[in-house]
This record gives sequence, C-alpha cells and structure tokens, in this order.
Amino acid sequence: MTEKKSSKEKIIETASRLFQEQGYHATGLNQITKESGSPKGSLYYYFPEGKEQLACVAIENTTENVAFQIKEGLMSEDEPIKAIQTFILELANAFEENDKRIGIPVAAVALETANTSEVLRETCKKAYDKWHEIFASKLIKAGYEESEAKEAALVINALIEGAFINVLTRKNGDPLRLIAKYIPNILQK
Amino acid sequence: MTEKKSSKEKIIETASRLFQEQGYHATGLNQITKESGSPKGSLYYYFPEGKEQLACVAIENTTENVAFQIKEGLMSEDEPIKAIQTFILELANAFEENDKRIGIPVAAVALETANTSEVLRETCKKAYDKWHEIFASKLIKAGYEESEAKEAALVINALIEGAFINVLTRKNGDPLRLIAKYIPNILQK
DNA sequence: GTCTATAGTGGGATAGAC
DNA sequence: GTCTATCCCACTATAGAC
Repeated sequence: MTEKKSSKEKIIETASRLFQEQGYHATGLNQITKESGSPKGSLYYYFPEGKEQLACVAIENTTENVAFQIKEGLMSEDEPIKAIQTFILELANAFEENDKRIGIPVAAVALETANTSEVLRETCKKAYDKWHEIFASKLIKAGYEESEAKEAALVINALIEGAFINVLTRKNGDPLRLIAKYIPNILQK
Repeated sequence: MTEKKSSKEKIIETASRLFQEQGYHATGLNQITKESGSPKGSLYYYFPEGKEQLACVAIENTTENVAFQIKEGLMSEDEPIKAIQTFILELANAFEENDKRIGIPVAAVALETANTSEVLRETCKKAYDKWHEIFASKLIKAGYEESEAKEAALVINALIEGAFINVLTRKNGDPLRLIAKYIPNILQK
C-alpha cells in the first residue's frame, strides 16, 4: 500500500544482497541492520526466530528475483539455444560492470549450510528447482521432449554455476563466455 | 623423517577437511585445534600470520590431494571420455558413501573470500588452474588439439562443480551421474 | 510497533610459563 | 618448541524504554 519501502522490505533486500556477496557466516546481523538503516530491534520484531529465519526469507527473495531475470533474459530470442547463450553473455557483462563484486545467487549459502541447516538446505534446493523449471519450460515450448528438456536444464544450470565460480576467482567473465559456446553441444543428441 | 605425523601436518589436514566441509567463516581456529589435538599456541607457532595464512596452506594441501585423485581417477581408462565419466561416477558414489557430509573442494572458500581476500582468491584460482591442466593433459595425450583441450577442460570442471552444488543441496549424487552422460557432448565438434 | 542498551557467547589473537 | 591462560572484539540474541 505505502509507496516507500517498509523496514521489513529494506531488511530483506539488504540481507539478500549481503548473503549473496559474502555468504551466510560472514554476514552479521549488525551489518544488515546498519546497511539497511533499520535498528536491530526491528529485525527481531519481523524475524523473531533470528538469523536462520531471515536467511530463508532472503533466499526466497533472491530466488524470485533471479527467476524473473532468467525469464526476462530468455525472452530475447525465440530459439532456445540463442536465448540461453545471450543470457549467459549478459551475466558475464553484468559481472564486469558491477565492480566484479556480485556473488553467485544462493550458491555460497548452499555450500556453507548444506551440512548444518536442513531448512536452509531445503530453501536453496527449491531455488535451483525453480530455475531449472524455467530453462526446461523454454526448451519444451521450442519442441524438446519433456524429460530431455528437464535434464538439459539441470546440465545448463550446473554449467553456469560452475563457470561462475571460476569467474569469481579470476575476476573476469571469460569462463561464462566460454561455456556459452558449448550450449549447442548440450542441446544436441 | 619421523613416522608419526607432526603437529603441523595434523593441523593442516584437519583445517583442509573443515574448510572444505564448512567453508572459511564457519570454521573456527578453536575447532581446528580441538579436532587436530593441537593446542592453539602450536597453531600460531606454525602459522604466525593466523587464520588466513593457515587457510592458504590448507587450500594448497587440498589442491595437491585433489590433483592426485583426479590423476588416479583418469588412469582407469585410456579413452578420455570414458575415463572422465568413470571419474565423475566415482565422485557421486564417494559422496553417498561418505555420509553425504563431504564438501566441494575449495569452492566454499572461493565463494566466501573472492571479494574479501586477494591472497585466498589467488590460491583458489591456482587450484582450479591445476585441475584444468590435468584434464587438458589427458585430452592432449589422446590427440585433442591443445587449445581445444584446454577449453574443454574448463568446461568439464565447471560442469562437475555446478553439479556438485546441486548434489549437496539434494543430498544425492544423481546430478553428477546426469552430467557424466553429457561429457561426450562437450568433447565433440 | 520502533528503537536502544546490554547481556552472553564464542571468535581470533597474544603473552608468557615450562 | 609446546602448551595454558587470557585479552579484546564481534557476533547473536534479549529486555525493556518510549
């Protein structure tokens, strides 16, 4: 209803960004409240169960944002191979334009908490399931058989995540540009 | 020279395992000293610059261990496609046999520290360079052209890392088994 | 409901005994 | 060289004023 963002929204957005850039354990609630401009009392008012609960909501927020970005990115072309390639090249450019400080959505939190928090692990799993579904749907619309499309979607997403790790350690987008060239290989019999 | 492991070695091995399973920030020096059976004074005697220095040495240790595992895994077959597929299937089985608690070597630390520690980022980058080189060398020996082999090596490693993230969030090895099927696609023109 | 002050715990790091 | 005791600080979480 209100035009300006609520405290709760500001906390969620700041938390989403910081968890993505720094991971779960490196991100403190003090930093989140400070950068969002909200006092700590508000954080515990909205998220009474504390950090783990906030992280779940933040990851769900990131999941939706990234899902929207993938959908938009894939709309650039009808032909799915070209569309996916274009999306990947845009990722590489976005990384280099954003001061190279962006992180991989969800991945750091997923790796850190897979063994220590079932609820966070499940939340990250749902993120990947959702993104896979979007890639698969693009392929199915273009005539690919359903089970084949679902498999290819997982493979393509894995390729992007793995290349992105390499992008971060090199601080340049070339690994993403390289894997874009290999998308046709994934999608041929 | 001595038969039993030195304190320093025990610290490095414990640190390597914990950083891999939990990441950088979730792993405390207290936990490392406790699980390695060494007092904290010893840790700072051997690693006077503290946690970051220890993490570098631990990652270098992991780099060598994993390099050895890849080399050994790829020796199972002469033909590189089959050899890489066998290696990936072994990874999936190892995950399920090791209580599903194993982490992805180096990846968590790489994601957490890419923006905050240049020295750790560089150390992780060297790990990936080394592993790429091993895959590439297997391909070159089998007759692949050098630049093509180097590219394919990066793509295959990215595929493994990305699938491994999904394996951890699902707690089952199937994503690795799936990408193994796609290795021939990467290696054909 | 919004915010401040503070408790309590565990982190990295250090000094110095032996 | 090996180990203990301790410091300081940042973290999560809470109590309670307004």
